[in-house]
Amino acid sequence: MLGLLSAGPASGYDLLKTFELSLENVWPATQSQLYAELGRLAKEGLVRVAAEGPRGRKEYEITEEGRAELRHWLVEVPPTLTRRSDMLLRVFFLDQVGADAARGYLERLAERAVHEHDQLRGIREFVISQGDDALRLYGDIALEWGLRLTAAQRDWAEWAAGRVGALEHEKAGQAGAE
Amino acid sequence: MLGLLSAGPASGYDLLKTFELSLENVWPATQSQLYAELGRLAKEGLVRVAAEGPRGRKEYEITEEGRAELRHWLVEVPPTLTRRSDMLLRVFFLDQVGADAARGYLERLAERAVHEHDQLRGIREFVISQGDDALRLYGDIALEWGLRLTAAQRDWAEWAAGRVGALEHEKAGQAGAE
DNA sequence: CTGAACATGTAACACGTTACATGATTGA
DNA sequence: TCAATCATGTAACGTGTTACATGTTCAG
Repeated sequence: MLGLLSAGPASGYDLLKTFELSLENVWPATQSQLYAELGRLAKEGLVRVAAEGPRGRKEYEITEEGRAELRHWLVEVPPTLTRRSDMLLRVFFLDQVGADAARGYLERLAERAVHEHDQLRGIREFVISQGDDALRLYGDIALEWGLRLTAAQRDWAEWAAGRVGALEHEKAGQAGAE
Repeated sequence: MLGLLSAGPASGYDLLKTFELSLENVWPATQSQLYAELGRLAKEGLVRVAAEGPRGRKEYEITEEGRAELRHWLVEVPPTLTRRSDMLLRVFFLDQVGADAARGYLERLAERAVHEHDQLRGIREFVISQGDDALRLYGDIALEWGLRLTAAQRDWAEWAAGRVGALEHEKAGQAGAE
């Protein structure tokens, strides 16, 4: 939220739309959370109500303290390593469902990755055509990560499905020979 | 937990050690959570106390219902897409700290990825030498994902740092020409 | 005049974390 | 005997989600 407000004042409702539209893929947030958090940030002096509009609209702006906190978080607080992937957790126990179903699971992962990749390509087309320089640069860098991640996932899932398939045939061959 | 118990009976303490050692990178869990969850699973009939040992040790085993639930989760419940990456979120607001600090951030990401990659390579050395066939296959597939992910992150972060650096020089050149 | 969009807020619930709290075995 | 390890459990707290609850403005 400090990041979004650093680009200019906005209401809780505005921020909500931004989260839903552009930030949804990296940091989903709900309406309740947003309003509650705005209250907290205001109490801490990191944001302030700059103007009030119709329908009870409150336009928030970031304060100097808020900007300092944002900069601090950006470069000094170490990013957390992305742990906890249920997609990967399942892989550990895939022997419980047999090679055939396991291969199916991995193939579906590959398909999903292709689908996500295509969606991101669509978004990039759209983003390239607008926005200011800084946002275009960093937005594009983030998008590129999405593209590389989904491509890697597709490749890996296909490779893994192949390995499971090879084991499947090996076993079948042995069974036939016995 | 059902997955771990599907390989054989274990106590809460045993499971805790497994989470700390091998599952830590895909699904960290705390001691409190484990014991609470074992109680819940037992109440639902997905696990049962198979034996009691010294020091109040309770050995749990998975029930048929538990096994069915595990298989159901493995192949029928769609994996959640890994959202919410604060590492990527920061990228969106990197223009707030200037090109120089932004480049530093991305370079640190690259270094971190290299470090993680090396660690995983070490783990693979260790894992290859032991374990049964099924666990070796799927454990290795999971490890391979970690290797590909960290490699992709290194490449991306270096590429991104390069792009930011290029912008930096361009701006400097313009400033010098004015 | 009416429905969509704008706009904000609270309450109940679930889950995860940290800290608290206790006790039994066993090997050196 | 004493420290490490084994072993289990509860309580307080923070954060996020879903659902509830309400009211305003504006375009057609």
